[in-house]
Amino acid sequence: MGADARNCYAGVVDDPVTPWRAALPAQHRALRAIERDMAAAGVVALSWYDVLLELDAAPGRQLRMQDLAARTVLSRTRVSRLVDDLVRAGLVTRQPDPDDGRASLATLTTEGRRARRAAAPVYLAGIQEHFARHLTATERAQVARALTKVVAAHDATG
Amino acid sequence: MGADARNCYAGVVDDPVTPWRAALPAQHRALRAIERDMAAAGVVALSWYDVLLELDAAPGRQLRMQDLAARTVLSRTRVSRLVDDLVRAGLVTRQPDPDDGRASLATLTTEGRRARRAAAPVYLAGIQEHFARHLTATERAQVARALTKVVAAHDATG
DNA sequence: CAAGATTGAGTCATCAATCTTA
DNA sequence: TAAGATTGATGACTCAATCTTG
Repeated sequence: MGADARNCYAGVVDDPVTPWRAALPAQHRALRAIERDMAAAGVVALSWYDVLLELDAAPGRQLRMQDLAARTVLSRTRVSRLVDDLVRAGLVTRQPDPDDGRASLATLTTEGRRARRAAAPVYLAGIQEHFARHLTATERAQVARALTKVVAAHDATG
Repeated sequence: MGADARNCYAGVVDDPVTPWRAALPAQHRALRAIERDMAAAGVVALSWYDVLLELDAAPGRQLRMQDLAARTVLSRTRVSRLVDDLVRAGLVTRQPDPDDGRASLATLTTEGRRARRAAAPVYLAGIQEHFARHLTATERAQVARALTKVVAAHDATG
């Protein structure tokens, strides 16, 4: 773990690059492993799960496309296409927003809830196995606190 | 920040899901912002930068495709295609490995080094602006330590 | 046969342009 | 005119299959 050209701050007391360059592979590898587990278990894909999860947590189990995008790591465009797929699979319905004719609402169906519940144990086990298990409770809390601040800062600036 | 259906562990003392679900948007948004900055500054894209960075840090400024993939968040397939592009741009050359006829080596060119150096300030400023700035020195060290452990665990298990 | 790398085909994700309504 | 959403075109990424060498 010696200093090398990959990081000109290596060994310096305060280093802005190392946490960033640790986060990249940590998240990427855990993500891929969780996705593999979910596919192997025959449950919905992670991107579907994220959408179903946010809808299940929303009031009336429905959200506008834009709000769905804001709550996930998906673009508005991607959400639009993902909801198409979910509607085709019967997990979600799409209705116009009665309060704003421009907006459209995605609503979770009973089958959508069932699909989310079926996937939940695989999802939680994947997070445990490929991410949380490798950290102490203190470290998990530290990571949660720090990265929540980063997200909050991005939300604030737009 | 109250408990809701999105996280059945919310409020519980030790929560494996919250740090994971904070890491996803934190990294995604910072990544996109850094990529935008690099594009706006007219320097190489982030994926190119990562490859150039690892080559510059390697002995002889060259690496086999597989080793390049292991040091980045890119698949072997993606590295193969990315190196094609870099060769076409004159930033890298590709030679067969003299020690193993199956392997091929990517080597950084002088122009490749120059491109990396030109991009470095934008890259570092982006990490600072969109990620590190929002954390204290202590938090940065905590994140680095924790996520490095996750990566090490993945390396160990294969 | 196993390992390293590349190619073909398909999916995922984004930008710019468009359509509709406020 | 601006906001919400969708569509078309394009590039990024991955899996499976293939080629080559150990």
